Amino acid sequence: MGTRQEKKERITEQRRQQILDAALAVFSRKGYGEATIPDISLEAGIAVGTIYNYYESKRDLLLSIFSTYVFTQPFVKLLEHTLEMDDRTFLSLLIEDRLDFGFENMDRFFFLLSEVQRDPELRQQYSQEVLGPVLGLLEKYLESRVASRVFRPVNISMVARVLGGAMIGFLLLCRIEGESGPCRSMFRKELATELTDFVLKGLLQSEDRT
Amino acid sequence: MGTRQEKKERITEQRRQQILDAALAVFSRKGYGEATIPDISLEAGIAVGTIYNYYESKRDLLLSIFSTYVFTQPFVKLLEHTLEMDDRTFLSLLIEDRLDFGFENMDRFFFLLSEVQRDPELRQQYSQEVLGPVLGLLEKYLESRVASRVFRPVNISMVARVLGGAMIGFLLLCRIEGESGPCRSMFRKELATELTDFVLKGLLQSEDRT
Amino acid sequence: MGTRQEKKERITEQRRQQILDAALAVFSRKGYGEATIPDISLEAGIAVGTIYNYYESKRDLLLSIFSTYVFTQPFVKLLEHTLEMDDRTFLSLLIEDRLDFGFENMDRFFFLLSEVQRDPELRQQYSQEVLGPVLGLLEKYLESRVASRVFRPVNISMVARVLGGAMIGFLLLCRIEGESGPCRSMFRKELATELTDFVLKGLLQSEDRT
Amino acid sequence: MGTRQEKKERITEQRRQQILDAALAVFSRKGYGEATIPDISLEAGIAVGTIYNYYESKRDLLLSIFSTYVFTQPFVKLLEHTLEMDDRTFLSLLIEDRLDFGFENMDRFFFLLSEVQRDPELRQQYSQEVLGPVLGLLEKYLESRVASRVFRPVNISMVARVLGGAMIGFLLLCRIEGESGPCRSMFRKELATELTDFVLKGLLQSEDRT
DNA sequence: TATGAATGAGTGTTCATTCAT
DNA sequence: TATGAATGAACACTCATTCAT
Repeated sequence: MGTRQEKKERITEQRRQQILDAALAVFSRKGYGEATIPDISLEAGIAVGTIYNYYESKRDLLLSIFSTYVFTQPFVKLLEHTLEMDDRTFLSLLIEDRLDFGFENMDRFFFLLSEVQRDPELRQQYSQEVLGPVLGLLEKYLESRVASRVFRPVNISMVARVLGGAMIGFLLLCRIEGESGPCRSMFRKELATELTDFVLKGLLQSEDRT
Repeated sequence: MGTRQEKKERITEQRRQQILDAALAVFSRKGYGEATIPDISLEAGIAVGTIYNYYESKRDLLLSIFSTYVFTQPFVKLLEHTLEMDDRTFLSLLIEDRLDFGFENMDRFFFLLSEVQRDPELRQQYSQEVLGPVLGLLEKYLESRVASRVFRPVNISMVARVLGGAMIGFLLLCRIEGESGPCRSMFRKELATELTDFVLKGLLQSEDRT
Repeated sequence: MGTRQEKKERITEQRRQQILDAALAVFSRKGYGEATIPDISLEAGIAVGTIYNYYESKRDLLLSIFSTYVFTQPFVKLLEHTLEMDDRTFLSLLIEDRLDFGFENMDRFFFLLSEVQRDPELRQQYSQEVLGPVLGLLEKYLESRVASRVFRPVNISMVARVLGGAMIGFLLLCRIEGESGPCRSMFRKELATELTDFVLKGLLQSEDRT
Repeated sequence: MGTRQEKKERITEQRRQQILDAALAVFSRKGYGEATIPDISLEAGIAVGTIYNYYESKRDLLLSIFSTYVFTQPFVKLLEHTLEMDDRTFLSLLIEDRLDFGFENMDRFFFLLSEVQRDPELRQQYSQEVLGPVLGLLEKYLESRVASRVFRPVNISMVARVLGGAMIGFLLLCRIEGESGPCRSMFRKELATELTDFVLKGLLQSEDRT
C-alpha cells in the first residue's frame, strides 16, 4: 500500500539508516577523529560518493547520529510510566534497565558522551534535550517523595545528579577496568538490588543513625 | 646559586613544562585528535620545531602528560592519611577534596578520561596504576567498616565503584550542564556534607526502613 | 571494443604509466633524494593526492621504476639470439646495441645506477636479477670461445666484468664530458667497429706480440 | 718557528680538515641528501654551530670536498713520471695503482662520482679540471705509441675513454656485486697483469688474426 | 671562537570532499 | 541515483641555518 513516491522514500530512508548505523559503528570503534569516510563506506557497503548524497559532511553524520539516537528519548517514557510503583520496585527496575542498556551499548554510549564533552554545541543541545528532561523527571520524583516524607529532606538537584552520575560513573569504571575487572562477573539483577538498597538505606547500620 | 650546568638544566625543565602545559591546554580544548602541533606551538609561544627538541612525537606529548599528571597519585596519600578519622569527617573531607580538585581541573580531567577510554594502552595503564590503587584503598576502608559492623554488609567491590563513579559522574553532569546548570551555584562545603549524608544514610527516613 | 571494465583498467594502467614516467623523469633530473612529490605531480600534470592512489609511497615509485624498467631484461634476449654469429659480427652488434641504448637513455640509466649504489636492497636485487644473468651469459660466451681456442686463455670472470664495465664506464665518461666532449661527434657505427677491434686485437701491432 | 698568527692559522686549518673529513665520511656512508649536519657534527666531534663558522652551508661542504680531494690531482704526477718505462710495465703499474686506489676508496669515489653526475656545475668542473688533464695525458701517451708504430692506429680519443671507463666500470661492477662477487677473491697483482695483457693483446689468439 | 637550542620552510602523506561518468 | 578517481589543504615531522650565550 504505497505509491511509487512512497516506495522511493522508504528506500531512501533505509539508505540513510544503513549509512548512519555504519557511521556509529565505526565512530564507536575508532573515535570520530580517527574514523574516515572510506571506513564508513566499507562498513556500510556503500560508495564514498553515495554517503555525500545523504549527508552533507562527516560532521553532519555525527550530528545526525545524535538527533537520531540521542536526542530522542524513549527513556523518558520509562520514567513516566513507572512513577506510580512503590519505590524499591521502581528504583531497582530503573537501575536494572539503565545498567542493561549501558552494558549492552557501552562503546556507543561512551563514544557519544565523549563527543558531547568535546563539542560545546553538542554539549548545550545534549544538556537541554536529554539531560534536562531526564533530570527533571528524577527531580519531580524525588520532590514528591520528600514532600510525602518517604524520603529525607535532601538537596534534590544534587541528589538527582548524584544518582544519574553514579550510574554513568559506575559504567565508566567498569569499562576502564575491562574484561578482567570485577564488574564483569557481577550479576545484573543482584547489582540492581544492591544498588537500590544503597540508595535507599545508605551505608550505616540502622542503629548507627546520627 | 647554581653552576652553569644546573642553570641550563633548569631552563630545559622549564621549557619542557611550558610545552607540556600548552599541550594539555590545547588537548583539553579540542581533544587529542583535533589538536595540531601548530596549535600547541602557538599556545606555548614556541616554534613547531622546538617542540620536537623536547618531545619525540605528538603521542609522546600525550603519554608524558599522563606520566606527569596522572600516573603519579598524590591522591592515594590523602586516602592513607585519613583512614583513622571518624567516618563522617573522613568521607566529607574526601568528597570535598575530590570535588574541589574536580571542579578546578574539569576540562583537563575529562580530556584525560576521554583519552583513557579511546586508547587501549592508556586504559590498561590507567586501570593498573591509578584505578587499582585507589579502588583498593576504598575497598580496604569499606571492608574494615563492615567488619566492625559500622556499615551494613554490602558488596564491597560494587559499592567502591559506585562511590568512585558517583563522584566522576556527578562532575561529568555538572560539566555538561555548564555554567547555567544548578551545580555551579552550590556551595562546595554544603555539597560535601549533603553527599556524605546521602552515602551514609541513603534516602529513607529512619522510620521508613524496609 | 572493450567492456566498461576493460576500458577502466586501461585508463588506470595509463595513469600508472603516466605517473611512473613523470617520476623517472624527475628522479633522473634531480636525483631521488632531491626530487619531491610536488615536482612529480607537476611533471605528470596530476594532483599530489592522485599519485598516492596509484603508488603507496615515494619509495614505492622508485621500486616500481626498477621492476618495470630494470628488472625485466630484454637485453638477455639479445645475447641469447646472437650467440651463434661469428665473433666480430656478434661483438660489434652487441656493442652498438648497448651504445645506442646507453646514449638514448643516459640520464635515466645513470640515475638508476646511482640509486643501485646508494641502496643496499636495490643493490642486491640488481646484482642478482640483472648483473648476474647478463654477466653469466657473457661468461658462457667467453668460455666457449676459449674452449674452442678462438680466444686466448683468460680469466673469464674478470674479462666479462672488464667488458661490461668498459661499456658502462665509457658511457659515464661521455656523459660527464657532456655535449662538448669528443664522444658526441663520434659515429656510433664507427665506435662499435673500433671498440670491437680493440677488444679482439688489443693495442699491439701484430708483429710486436710479446 | 711560528708566530702567534701562524699557530692560529694552523689550528684553523686543522679544524677545517677535521670537519671536511667527517663530512666526506658521512656523505660516503649515507649519501649527500640523506646525510645531516648533526650527523657530521657527531662524526667530527664538533658542535653544529662551529661547522658554520668554517663552511657556509651543506653545499659548501660538498664543493670544498671536491676542491680539496678531487680537483687536485696527484694522479697526474704518476702519469708524468712513468712515461719513459716500457709499455707493459707502465700499463700494469698504472692499472695496479688505480685498482688499489679504487678498492681502497670505493665508497668515497662512487659517492663523489654520483654527485658529479647529479650536479651539472660539478660535472663541468670535474670534466675540465680532472677528466680533461687525465685523459689528455693518456691521449698523449697513446699518440706517441701509435706514432712510433708500437700500437696499431686507433681512434685515440675513444680508446683513452674506453681504457679509463673500463677501470671505473670494473670497479663499479665489483662494488655492486659486493663481498660475495668474484672480484673480491681476485689478487690485485694478477688482475693488473691480466688486464694489461687484455689491453695490449686483445682476446684473439695470434694465429686467429683477421 | 665554540656552542647547541630555536627556528620555520619544506617534506611525505592523509583524507574530506567533489564531480565526471 | 551510485560510483570511486581526482583533488589539494592540512597534518606530523625534519633539518639546514641562525644567534644568544
